[in-house]
Amino acid sequence: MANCDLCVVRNRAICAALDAEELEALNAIGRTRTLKAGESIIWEGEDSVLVANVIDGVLKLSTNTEDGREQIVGVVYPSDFIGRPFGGTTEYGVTALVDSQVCVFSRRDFDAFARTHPALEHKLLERTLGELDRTRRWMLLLGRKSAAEKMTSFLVEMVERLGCRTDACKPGERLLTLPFSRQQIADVLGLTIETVSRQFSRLKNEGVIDLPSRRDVTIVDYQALVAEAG
Amino acid sequence: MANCDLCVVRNRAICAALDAEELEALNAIGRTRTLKAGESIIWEGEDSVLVANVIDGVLKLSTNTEDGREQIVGVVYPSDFIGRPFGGTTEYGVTALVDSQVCVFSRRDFDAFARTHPALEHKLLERTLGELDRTRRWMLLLGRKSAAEKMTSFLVEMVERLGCRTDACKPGERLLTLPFSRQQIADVLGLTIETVSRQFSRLKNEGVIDLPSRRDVTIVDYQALVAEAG
DNA sequence: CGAGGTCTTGACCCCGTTCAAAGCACGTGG
DNA sequence: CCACGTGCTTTGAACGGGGTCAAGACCTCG
Repeated sequence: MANCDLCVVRNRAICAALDAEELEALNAIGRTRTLKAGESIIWEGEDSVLVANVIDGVLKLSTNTEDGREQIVGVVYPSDFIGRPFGGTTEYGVTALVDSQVCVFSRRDFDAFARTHPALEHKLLERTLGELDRTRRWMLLLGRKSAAEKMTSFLVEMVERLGCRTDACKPGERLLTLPFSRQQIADVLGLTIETVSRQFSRLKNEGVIDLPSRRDVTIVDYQALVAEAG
Repeated sequence: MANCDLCVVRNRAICAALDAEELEALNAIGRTRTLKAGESIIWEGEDSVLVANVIDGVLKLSTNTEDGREQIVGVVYPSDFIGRPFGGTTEYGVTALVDSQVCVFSRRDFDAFARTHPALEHKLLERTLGELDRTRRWMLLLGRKSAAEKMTSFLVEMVERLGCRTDACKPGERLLTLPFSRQQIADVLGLTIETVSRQFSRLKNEGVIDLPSRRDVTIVDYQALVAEAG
C-alpha cells in the first residue's frame, strides 16, 4: 500500500488538492506499480479500466495505423496523470520508456472518488487543459515544420522538460540523457529513423551538439538550437 | 441579454449541468455575440480574457509560425466550448469560418462561477478530455498519413460532424457543404492548397465524389472513402 | 463586362523516404 | 580474452510524393 506522505510527487500531482483525510481515502483505493522499460500498462482500443499518477520515470502515449505506422501523441513525466476517466475506451497505448513507477487506480473507483471531490476534479481539469494546449502546439510541428525544425524543437523541448546536468561539461554546455531511442524520436516527430539520424549527424558536424553515446546529447550551442527551431 | 431557456444548445453545452436558478446566475454574466465569417474573437498569444460557448456556426482554432505558416489545431461546432479558463495566455486564435453566434463570458467571471459550481466544472472536464482524445487522434493523421489518406480522413470526419443531406441526391449519395476554403483544408491537414486541389480532382475522376460547386461535395462512394482513409 | 479572388492544372524540383549495407555497442559462450 | 551474434545506429545511393512556381480557368460581385 502506498504511503502518500512519502510520495515525491505529493505536492505536484493532482493529489495536492486533497487534505490529509481525503488523501488517506484515495490512498485506500490506489496502489503503486513498477514498470520495466518497454512495458505497457494501457493498450490502445481497450476499455478504460485504470488511471494512474506517474511517480517516477517517463512514459509514451501512442497510436498506430492498421498497417503498423506509429505516432507518439504524448510523453508523460513524474506528477502527470494518465488514463481516461469518465467512460469510453482509451484511444492510445501507454508504455514505459524507462523503468518507471506509477500510482494506479481502478477507473471506476477513481471516477467515484473524483465526482465527490471537486477540488481533485479541478486540479485534473487544469492539468487536462494544459495538456491540450501542449498537444495543439505539437500539431504545428507535425503539420508545418521541416525535419530540421522538428529535430531542434524536439531537443529544445527535451532541455526544458528533463533539465540538464551542467557539471561534467565545459562551461556553457549541458548534458542531456534522452529517454528515447532513435525510432521513438522518429515516432514523436513524424519522421523516419534515418532522417532523425541524419539530423543528429548534421547538428554534430555543425558543432551545435555533441553525441558522447547513443542516449546522450551534449548541447554545445543552445541559442543556435532555439534559433533553428522556428 | 441571453435567454437560456430558448437557447438551442441548452441541453448539449456545459450549461446542461445547471438547474434553473444556477442558469440564471450564469446568464447574468454572459452575453451573446454574433460573428461574421472571417472574424476573430480570440488572438494567439494574448492573455486569456474571455471564454464562450458556441451557439451556432463553425470556428477554427489556429496557430502560426513566425514566418506565417498556419496550422489549424481544432474546429468547433455548436455546443462546444472555446477559450482557456484558469489563467495563462491563449495559445491559438479563434476565428469564425462561417457566420456564427457565441455566448461569451469574461474569463474572470467564468472562472469564479465555475469554481463554485462543481457540476459545471465536471461537464467542462468531460468535454476537455474528449477534445484531447480527438486532438491526439488527429496527430496520427498529421504525422503519419499520406496526402490521399489525409484527404479521405478529412471527408469522412466532415460527414460525421456535419451530417449530410440525402434529399436532392441520387439514392446512396450524400451532399456535404464544407465550411472550409481549399486553403483552410490545407491548413487542417498540413498540406498545400495545390495538393488538396489535386486530391479533390483525383477523387472526382475516380468517381468517389462529385464537386457541384466550390464548397459542395457529393459523396458518391462513402465506403471507398472510408477504405482509403486508413 | 471587367477586376480580383479562389481554385485548378501543369512542369519541375527538392526534401524526406526507401532500400541496402556497413559500423558500432553490448552480451554470451567458448 | 576474444569470437560471434544481435539489435541499434549511421551512412550512402536512388527514388518519388508532395512542394514550389507559374499560368490559366472559374466565380462572384461591383
